[in-house]
Order: sequence, then structure tokens, then C-alpha cells
Amino acid sequence: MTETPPTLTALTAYLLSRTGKAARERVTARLASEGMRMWHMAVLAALADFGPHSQRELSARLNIDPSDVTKVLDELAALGRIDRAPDPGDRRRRVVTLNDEGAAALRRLDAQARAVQDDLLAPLDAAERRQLHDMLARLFVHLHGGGERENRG
Amino acid sequence: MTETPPTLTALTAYLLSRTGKAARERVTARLASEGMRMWHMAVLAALADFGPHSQRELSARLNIDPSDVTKVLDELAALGRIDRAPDPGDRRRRVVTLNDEGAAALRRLDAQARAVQDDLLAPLDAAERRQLHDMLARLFVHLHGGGERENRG
DNA sequence: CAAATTTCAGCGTTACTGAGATAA
DNA sequence: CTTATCTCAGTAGCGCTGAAATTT
Repeated sequence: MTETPPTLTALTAYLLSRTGKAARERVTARLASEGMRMWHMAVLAALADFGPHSQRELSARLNIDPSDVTKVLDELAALGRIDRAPDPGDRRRRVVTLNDEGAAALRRLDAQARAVQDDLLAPLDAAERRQLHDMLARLFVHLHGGGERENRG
Repeated sequence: MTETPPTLTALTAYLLSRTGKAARERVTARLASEGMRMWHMAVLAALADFGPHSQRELSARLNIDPSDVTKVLDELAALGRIDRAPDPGDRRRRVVTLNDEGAAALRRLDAQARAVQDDLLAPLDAAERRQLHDMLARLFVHLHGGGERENRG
């Protein structure tokens, strides 16, 4: 009675969509305990991995709409986790920098995400997790080669 | 410059969430060419696989909110793909049945979904696709064992 | 009376659109 | 003058809540 229709579960795309949604929900719920959401973590990760960005660069790298970048940065700035300053070389731009608080917050968020993930992937052993990660990474690259004209600008 | 932060791509949960979202978007776009969306297909699949349902049963099986079941069925009925009739044994219920048009529509939707999926999974060979499907199926069961108190009733 | 089923009106969140201000 | 960047107000779709009508 509570069984999912085989016509649906036979589709890998369906399982991918459903497990992906569940993963997103669970990670989101855990990040909320740090008062943050996915986009906050994504922005902090971009700054930590690649250094300062303009807002336009963050938008392009993370596929967030520029107008949403503004809101996310407003929130991160209010929490004291990033700094924004006008770019001296092009004063249309605001250069966004990660500060120490932001770096510490990212470490906490990453730890929380990994804890959720361990629970999420519980049915898989270590070798299977590696296989899954590898296959998803290839799909991710594939899907972002053909989907690279997003946002506006 | 367009690279995704390694801090994110190192997380299987992140890749799962992103590829799942991409899968959902692409399937949704294709189903739209048949004038339908995910829930329409899910309802048709449930009726095809398990026979007639009350709306409450559809809600429980597919994890759709009962109030949304009403809307989806209104649309499917308007397209002439399901029939609704009061349950003689319990006149609070309306029994939903798949008709021939609905069965034909489901076959078309399934074909479209499989076409999208083939493109989606292009980087993986046949053995890898089987592995991925198997692992996702196990994750799906795992995630729906611990998340079974949804909806209302 | 209490509980279950269906329905409807409305809310919150999320991504997006359009347009304005500033600067190149 | 055109283009780019940032910002803000508003929109559309989705899932959810609350409550009413009907039946058990």
C-alpha cells in the first residue's frame, strides 16, 4: 500500500531526483542549526577555494541569479562572515572576501554536511560510496557542460 | 573561473542534490511537451501498477499532499485520462481509475522520460548504469524508511 | 460526538524577471 | 551611447496549512 510504483522506481532519473531532493532537505535542515542555508555555504566555499570574487563571479561560478547573490551576501555580511569593498580598479564591482569568522563557519558547516551524508549513505559500504561519488561527479560535469548558459549578464 | 568549489564537489550529498535537480528539471521539461508534469505521471503510474485508488491512497503512496491530489486529478480528468466515481462502500471517497487514454499517455511519458535519462546518463556504460540504479534504489528505500510520517491524516 | 475524506483559499520559500542607479 | 554591475520590487510555481462540507 505504501509501495512506490515500479514504473517510477524503474527509472534511474526518478531515483536520482528523489534521493537528491531528500539529500538536499536533510543537509538544509542541518545547516539551519548553524543559521545558514545551502547558498551561504556555497558562497563561503567559493571564497575559501578560489579567493575573493566579485558578485558577478560568484553568480557565474555557483549558478545563482545575481539578484539572489545580493541577498545572500547581505545575510553573510550581517553575520560578520564576509567583507565587501568596492573594487578600486572597477568601481561598479564589489569585491567579496572571506574573513576568519567565515572560514570557521565553513569548517562547521562542512562537518555538519559530512555528518548528514554519513547517515544518508549508510546502506553503502566504503567502496560503493567511492563508486557512487565518482559516477555522480562524471554526471555533474556532463550536465554542466551542456547547461552553461544560465543566469544573465 | 567557472569551476565549482572542491569543498562542495567533495561532498557526495552535494553532487547527489545537484544531479538530482538537473534530472528533475530535464524530465519536467520533456513531460511538458506532453502537457504534463511529474505528479501527473506519478499518479498515472500508481493507477497502472496498482489499480484504482482513493485520493487518500494516492496521497499516501506518492507522498503528495491531499489538497494537491485534488488539483492534479482535476487536471488529469480535464484531459480525459482518469475517471473519478464515488465509492459505493464509503461515500466520502472518490475512486480514481485509469482509462485507455491515461494508459496510452503513461506509455508516451515513460518513453520521453527514458529518452531524457539516456542523455542524462551518457557518461556511464551499461554496467555502471546498473550499479548506479542499484545503489540509488537502496538509498531510496533507506531514505523512505525513516521518512514515512509525511502528509496529514 | 469524534474521526476520515475531499476540497478550497491562502501562505512561505525559492528561483526568476524587469527595471533602475551607478560606473565603465 | 552602449554595456556591465549591483540592487530592489514584484512574479510564478510548489508544497504546505487551516478550515469547511460531507460522510462514517
